[in-house]
Amino acid sequence: KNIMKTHVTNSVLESVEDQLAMGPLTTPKKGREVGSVDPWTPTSNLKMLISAASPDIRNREKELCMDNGGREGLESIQETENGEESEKMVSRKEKSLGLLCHKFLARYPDYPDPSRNNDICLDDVATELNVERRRIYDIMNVLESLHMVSRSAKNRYSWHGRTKLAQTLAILKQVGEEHRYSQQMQQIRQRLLDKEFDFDGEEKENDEALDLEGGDQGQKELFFIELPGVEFKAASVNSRKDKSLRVMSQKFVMLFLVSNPRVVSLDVAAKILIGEDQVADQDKNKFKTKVRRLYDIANVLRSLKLIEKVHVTEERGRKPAFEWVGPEEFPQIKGITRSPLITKSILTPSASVDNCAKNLFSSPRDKRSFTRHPSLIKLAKSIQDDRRKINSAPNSPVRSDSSDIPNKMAQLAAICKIKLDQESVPGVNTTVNPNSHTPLTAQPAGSVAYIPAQCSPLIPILLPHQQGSGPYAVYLQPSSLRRNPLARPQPTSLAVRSMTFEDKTGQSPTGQTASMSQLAARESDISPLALKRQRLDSASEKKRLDSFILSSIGSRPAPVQEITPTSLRLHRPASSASPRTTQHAHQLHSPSPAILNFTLQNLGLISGPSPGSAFAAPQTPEHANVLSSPLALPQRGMVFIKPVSPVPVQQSVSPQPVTLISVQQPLMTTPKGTGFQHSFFHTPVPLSPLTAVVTTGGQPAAKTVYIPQRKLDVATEDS
DNA sequence: GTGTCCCGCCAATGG
DNA sequence: CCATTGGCGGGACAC
Repeated sequence: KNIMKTHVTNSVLESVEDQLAMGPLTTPKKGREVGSVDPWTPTSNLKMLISAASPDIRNREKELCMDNGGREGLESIQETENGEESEKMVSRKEKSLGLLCHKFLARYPDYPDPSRNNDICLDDVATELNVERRRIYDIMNVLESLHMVSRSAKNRYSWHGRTKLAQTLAILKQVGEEHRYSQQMQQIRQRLLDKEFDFDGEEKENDEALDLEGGDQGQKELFFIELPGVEFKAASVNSRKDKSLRVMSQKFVMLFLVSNPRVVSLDVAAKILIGEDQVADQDKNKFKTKVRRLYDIANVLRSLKLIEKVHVTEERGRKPAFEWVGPEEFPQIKGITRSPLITKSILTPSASVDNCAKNLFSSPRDKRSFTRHPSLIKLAKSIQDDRRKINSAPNSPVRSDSSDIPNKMAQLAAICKIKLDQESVPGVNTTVNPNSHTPLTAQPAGSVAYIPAQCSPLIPILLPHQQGSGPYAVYLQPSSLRRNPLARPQPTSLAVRSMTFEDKTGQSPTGQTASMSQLAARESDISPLALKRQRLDSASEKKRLDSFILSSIGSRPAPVQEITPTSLRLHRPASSASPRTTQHAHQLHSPSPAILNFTLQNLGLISGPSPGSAFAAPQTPEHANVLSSPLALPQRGMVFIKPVSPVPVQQSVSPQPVTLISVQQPLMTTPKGTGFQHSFFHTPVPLSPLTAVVTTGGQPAAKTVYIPQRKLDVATEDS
């Protein structure tokens, strides 16, 4: 402290000199100027002076810290972005954890020479960086969570740099998946959204805590993941308290690695992290504290260039979030091949051999550390069971415990995802379902999760933004669970409706409509996909459309009957003048540039309309509820998009046909009569209404189609 | 007003 | 008992 104070004093003096010399440069921010006798204590004056001195300190600091292996030029530090003048950079920012971390990192190479001494002495560092130890701990904790350092002894840490980063991330990702973080985030997002719209504020607390934690959440374990080599050196065996920044940091990272658009908003993250330890008191303070911590973590992750600050814009306005910008590809986790295994090792320290992850702590209330929590055992087991079923008995009915469905579904979904991951990762030996054609399983209750192994790679929509001509279809999966033909071996047997985007000029084919209606009518009998294929494709479509997740999760009677959305032709929002011509010949017209643009926009390739316009006034009474209340819209589920055409996206000149297949989730209320309850989105996505002409049973009518405004959670699993 | 997050008190822990 | 560690949250600062 003394040292610091001394330093400060010097700085102040220097700064004063500077000020005299070059006034404006060191302009403190607002308010009290140097000489002012403000109401504050001398301390505040000191602070102020310090901030005035900051620039100076910074510069000195800058020169002082460097060496580094060259890369990551520290200059790239995100000082103040563009134009910003250093003038503005003062006090607070000067001391930010992020900056401090940067300075710290600059002292060590990303990939240290193992033969050298990579010791880190906290005292030294603190002194040299001129900060309190406390702050160093913050940094060390998150670095430790990524295994970039490890505590070697009392005041000592060993520097590993990024040597083990990839491996660590791979593991974190795995574990994250194990914990169904993705699903959890989903839930929370949805919940937040629901809340926002439904009963603006109020009476949320209880409600939330209740179904948030009560719903599923099989596991609420806290653990710190270690790497085989790096683990528990010395004191690191802090067997207890785990809300530690380290654990939180790992979880935070997991969230990124697990979520699809690799963006995680603070509130969601905080909620998840909270939900894990203390279920009960979901009080506001806790949340606040969590968020504060997350900022700390985020700051160092940011200086590590693993994440970046972004904003998620939703109807409610923007909210802080972070996006993963770190590595996307991870090495296969050696030693560990199957997820359950990991789960096991995490929870069972005794299995020291493949113990790449270990539970260092016990939950707050449950003191017996190193014991697998019952719920986890259950989860792990159930997952394995599911997996087994999935792998072996394709069509065998599963689980009759309907009350457990949501839960299971989530798990199943998770499993499917994992499976998908595995399958899409080249080189991964998948022991799963060799004869990839067999559907994974079919849930009688309507919960179906199917992922054929040979499904063609899902490609994120990257439609060339240009006018083109080419079939453009969107397939939507019906939500009917009832009809889910267990008997049917192929998912294709599930009815799939299609929607054809047409050029507003390409007068629409009632013919098509007819056929589509027909199709819809018989959807339970025929494979629309097949049908579809036969018309649409001949030309290009070779891809197996059948290869997809066609699932409807949801145990209640599907409200599908009333909808017979058959085909619709989208028109430019403006020109709703709908020519109702038909041409049987081209069921699939290429969308006009305008429409295409619009579509692209809605698919998230272009920024969409302002939130305000997202929910325009209802065009027809029947949609009133839908339009006025986003809540009524189908907003969750997964949307997989893949080109129907084999044409490589990059080269394609024409818009790629895309296939949307969704997974409906339970508890969703879908508006009746819209005919679109089949389009669900993985994340609550703002939907934009698009005027379209829908022919239902022969009565063409203007309807509103909802299309996601932002980037969809396109299945990028493999891309 | 909301988002950020510095600062440092003080409780666990370690030795 | 003293030194390390590191939750935690008030409240200042930034935008």
